[in-house]
Amino acid sequence: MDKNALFKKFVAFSSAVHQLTNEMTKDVKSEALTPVQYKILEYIAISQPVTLSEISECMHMSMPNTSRELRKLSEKQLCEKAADIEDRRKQFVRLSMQGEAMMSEAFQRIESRFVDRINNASEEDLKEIEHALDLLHRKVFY
Amino acid sequence: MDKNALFKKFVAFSSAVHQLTNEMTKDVKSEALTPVQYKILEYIAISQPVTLSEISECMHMSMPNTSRELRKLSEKQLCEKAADIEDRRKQFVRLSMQGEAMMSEAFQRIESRFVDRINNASEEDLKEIEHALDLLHRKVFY
DNA sequence: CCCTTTACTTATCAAATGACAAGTAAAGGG
DNA sequence: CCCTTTACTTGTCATTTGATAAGTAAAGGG
Repeated sequence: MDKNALFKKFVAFSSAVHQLTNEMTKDVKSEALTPVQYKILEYIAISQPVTLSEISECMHMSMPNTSRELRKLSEKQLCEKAADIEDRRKQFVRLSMQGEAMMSEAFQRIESRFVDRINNASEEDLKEIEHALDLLHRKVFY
Repeated sequence: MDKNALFKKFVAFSSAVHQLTNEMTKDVKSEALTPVQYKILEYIAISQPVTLSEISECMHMSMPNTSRELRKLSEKQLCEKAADIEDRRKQFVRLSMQGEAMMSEAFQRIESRFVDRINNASEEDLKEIEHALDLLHRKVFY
């Protein structure tokens, strides 16, 4: 198969994913958060509990900057740090109750936009979409 | 079908796409560019010719800021503006020769990472991947 | 115990980005 | 022609983000 053609589809597709997710997450974040802070909360929400190092690596930001942003989020009472019992150098980060509430509200708004978008799809379509999501997640975006 | 479950897959998938594309585009941009400038060039490369307003809308940045970044890119000789003949208020933006060269090098590095990634996929897999990309692009990420 | 490594923190500085006010010049409608 | 709108520019300022140096405290190996 022509891998260059497939690459072009991959690029166009990835670009479409970025545009759509930008669109859908627009205006869902509280005014009190900077973009980076929202991204971090989103990551914590999906992957908690996570360590600072994991956040740092995944967000491509340095440990000092990660530490600073996390301190700000803690000060805003949106997340909590707790030292690992096994290795007390590690800090496990989780959303606080307030953080959970905020993120669950954000996700609900995103979900309703998502549901609007697939509303006109048939049951058949939905099956295909689910299958395609699974397949690409396994074979390309793992 | 359970749309909430589908939404969760959508979130996990989108997050995986973001992580992978971050990973693959890491270190491909020239030192001389800021992240935003690289993103703009990428967008121009894929969609040229584009107007300033289109860039502004798609990148979610204000016209003044878009104008400023575009001036910087022009000064770096990476893109060129030309007034529309029909409507001389509009500026069509394209990559310059240097800009094309830079972006084509960047895309080649991304492509080789992409090819590495799908190298172990069978001909059958590739067909499925292509089909899934097309399907999701049409039905979800349009 | 000491030494090194790991995980994270604090402080500081420069650069990038975002937001806004005020402008120009062309288009288009009455 | 005038007035309004559109597309873009210029200038300025505050905030966010990135980068780096220098720390602390726990873990772990010899």
